[in-house]
Amino acid sequence: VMILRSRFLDARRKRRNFSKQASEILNEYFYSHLSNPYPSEEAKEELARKCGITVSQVSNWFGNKRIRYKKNIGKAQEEANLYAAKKAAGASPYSMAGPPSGTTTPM
Amino acid sequence: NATTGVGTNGLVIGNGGAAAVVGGSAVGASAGVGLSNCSLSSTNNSGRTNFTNKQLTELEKEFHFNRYLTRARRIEIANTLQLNETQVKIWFQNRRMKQKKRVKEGLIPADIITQHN
DNA sequence: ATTGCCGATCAATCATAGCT
DNA sequence: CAGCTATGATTGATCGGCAA
Repeated sequence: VMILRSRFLDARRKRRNFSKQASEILNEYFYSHLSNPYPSEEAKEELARKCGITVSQVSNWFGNKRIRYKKNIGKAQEEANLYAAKKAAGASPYSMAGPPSGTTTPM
Repeated sequence: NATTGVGTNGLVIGNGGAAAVVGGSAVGASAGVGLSNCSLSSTNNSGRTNFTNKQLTELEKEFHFNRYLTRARRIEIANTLQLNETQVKIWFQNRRMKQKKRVKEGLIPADIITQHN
């Protein structure tokens, strides 16, 4: 912790939350690809462009999202699921990656 | 679906939570670590090793000297820093990836010597 | 067959942003 | 303003694939 605020140099951690729209795009992709939430390099680049962030940030986002999604299954996560179901209806060009149904609990 | 199995879906749910065998120099955990200049590293409850500043400083220094290690050099460093050869090897791999990432992001490639491609 | 590296990911943690 | 949660970033270590 105090192990020397050498992290002092990691001032880059002065993060700024992504825009509401960016989060919208990322979540939309994530939930519409729950069966395989691992965007390809190309997909990441496209998401990065649309969100106005870097590819690394897209990777970080998915990394955090996947882990945090797992640590919740059963909570508001399912609620956030209807997020995609609703959105995917007519707003995104993303393929529904048709996860039949039980997409809420990838066990 | 067994331990660490990947279901039909993408996310790996179960986790065979095996304990990592960090042979090197596991030292009594954090506790009253009020200082920042320990000589030995400590391992987390989860097995993740917490390198000390000294170790990181040395590794960093070595990295700038050479981005890649020779077996001999690796052994020497591992010995000096009280770490496994594997830990040193892994640190260098991760460090190289970090460097690559920085260059990619257009940020400080730092040293430019022996920088091919 | 063995070993190192790469690229991607995991998993835990750090530090701050931001809401209550 | 304090306190707590949400979230982006960092990093030691793992996994599959590939090359020497």
